[in-house]
Amino acid sequence: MATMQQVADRAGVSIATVSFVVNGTKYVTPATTDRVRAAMRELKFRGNVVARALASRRTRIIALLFPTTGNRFSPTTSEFFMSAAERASERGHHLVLWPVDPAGDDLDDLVSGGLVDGVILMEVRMDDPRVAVLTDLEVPFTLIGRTRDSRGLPFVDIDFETTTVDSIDHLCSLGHRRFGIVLEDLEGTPMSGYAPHLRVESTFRAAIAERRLAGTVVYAGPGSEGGRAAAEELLAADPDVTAVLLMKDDSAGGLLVGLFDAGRRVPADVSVLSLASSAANADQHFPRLSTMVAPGRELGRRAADALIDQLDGASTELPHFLLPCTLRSADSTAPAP
Amino acid sequence: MATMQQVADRAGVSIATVSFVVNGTKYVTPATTDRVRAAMRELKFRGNVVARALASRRTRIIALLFPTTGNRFSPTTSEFFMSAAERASERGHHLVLWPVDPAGDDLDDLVSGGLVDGVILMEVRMDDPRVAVLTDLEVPFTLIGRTRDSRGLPFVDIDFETTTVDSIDHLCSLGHRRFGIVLEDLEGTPMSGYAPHLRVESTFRAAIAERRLAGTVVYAGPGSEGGRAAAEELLAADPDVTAVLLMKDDSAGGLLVGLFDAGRRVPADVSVLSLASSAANADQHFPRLSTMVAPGRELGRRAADALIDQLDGASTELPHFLLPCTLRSADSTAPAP
DNA sequence: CTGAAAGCGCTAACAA
DNA sequence: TTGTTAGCGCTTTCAG
Repeated sequence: MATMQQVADRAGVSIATVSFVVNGTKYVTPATTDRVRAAMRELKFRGNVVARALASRRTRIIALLFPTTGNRFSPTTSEFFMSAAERASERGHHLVLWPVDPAGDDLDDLVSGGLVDGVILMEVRMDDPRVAVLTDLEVPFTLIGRTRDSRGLPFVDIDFETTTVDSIDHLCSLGHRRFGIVLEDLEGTPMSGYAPHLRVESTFRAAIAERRLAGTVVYAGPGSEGGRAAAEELLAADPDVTAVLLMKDDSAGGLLVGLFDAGRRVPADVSVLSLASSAANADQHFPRLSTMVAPGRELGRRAADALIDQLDGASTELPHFLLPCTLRSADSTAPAP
Repeated sequence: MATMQQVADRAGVSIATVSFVVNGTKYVTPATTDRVRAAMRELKFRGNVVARALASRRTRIIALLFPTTGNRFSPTTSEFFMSAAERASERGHHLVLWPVDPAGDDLDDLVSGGLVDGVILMEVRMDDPRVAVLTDLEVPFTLIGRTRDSRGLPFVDIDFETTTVDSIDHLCSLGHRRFGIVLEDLEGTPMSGYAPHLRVESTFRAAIAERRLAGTVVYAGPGSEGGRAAAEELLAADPDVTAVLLMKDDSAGGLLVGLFDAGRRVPADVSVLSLASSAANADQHFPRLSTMVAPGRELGRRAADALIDQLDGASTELPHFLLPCTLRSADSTAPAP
């Protein structure tokens, strides 16, 4: 609990000098520097983050906003978080996960008074109200995800369009012509308008039409039950379907069982490919689920970099970073890169 | 960005008066209150959290410490987080998830300078180094979990002992006499000494011995593969095993497949009971996995309450709150209470 | 190269 | 009931 003044007294210098050595703000002779350092050590000086923040208008804390409601904490989400935190720490910042109302209502008292230097948004919806709030709060921010039109916004995101097309093309090259896709219906929930699902769905429809393939879209309810029902619905709509894309981790097990019960072998009769999921998730199934693995860690890192660059004024242009998922087949044992 | 002084000027009162109406610290006549409120509205006054913190030595922020390494973010973890955050918010505090080194090394610069009023620890190990650090940092804290001896510490935790005994007794009452348990081996990882696994294991061994039952302990590797291997190992050690406890969510699918492949039907031949897991997790399997559901939300709430009581000085005695998991059978459709 | 001093925006005695 | 004012602990000109 030692204050800077106490350190100054002990070292026989002024408080300003202590501040200079603590922050490296100005040159101080090695001799005095040593005296100050010694005093700091003896007094176990830690520095008061709050006082520093008030005086300097910087806390070196950045907040990763997590919607308080209607949300799962998927492995990919947790990769974002961990990897962004790691990167922020490397660059001398703290990253905390901050639960906020998805509407962005309680966002102002977080940001006002400069408790955090900047903000990263995740779980972004097509028309996310939080970006407007942050914009007129004039706090620097970056998205993990994209709104409907994010040309003017700094973002990093999974390239869902490429991922979806790649998935279809990959399966096509294996000879598949009749596709299905299992999605989650978020309509009416707080996460309605969640961008990833909408992007995957529209890309799927467009790509299927363009290639003149068969494509059935079904929406699954929660959990394994939802997956089973989806399998039934899918097979009812197209009994000859051979390739199924899945954008709903918690229904994977049920989907597999549903297909099995309907006499389809996976992958002999039907191929299942999980989209934008994680390796850990894929490994929970047996045999392992083929997966387009989301580049969670890379994106977390990039998001932290983008925001911190912005804070440092180091960046001149808006970061617009898109990365597709990478295929990890059930039969390959190589870890995702 | 309006300051309190500006509001005071606009309302024709002193800054103290504004402070009083903002904080409700003192009685102010309705008339002046209204004038102040109006001024605040017109100037979009938000209040500077940092300045307030410096002056009052309270930030009303509490940190939930999450180990940066070797950690999954399980559904139960996420229930802790969400529900603690919710409760904190109800009581006028913010709860943020703060990633820190499991050794507690970077903990001081978080806490020093009063950036956070208090701290909740999760993922507690038997001899968690973080409690020593927090203790001599003199910051109020509460555990979700318990160290080896936590009589002197405020904590809330799952009652793993009761949960384990209840599980065995339940299965006994169904006629089972030959048990197995699948655990994770954390030895050598950063989470070595993780309390839940150790408590469950020792309680299992003791209860089995006491009841003169057969009990085989196996440690599973990661994911589905680990579960399959565990099934094989278990059946090799005791081919007549009929009841399996599972303390490792990510291997559940593999375990089921492993049992199936070895000719055991679940639940006809072998009962599987997942310990301290979540309903959502159980629902990912088909048929749904019988589960001792962890009281995640309740514990999160309690932890927040315990800490905030401590901060408010409202509490006189150490909170020691233990709650067992509750059984949710595969065949019941009633949600866990 | 180091020190003096004026804030940063707000809280909380103490006065009036 | 409201105002005055002295800090909270640190940063940052500006002098010396």
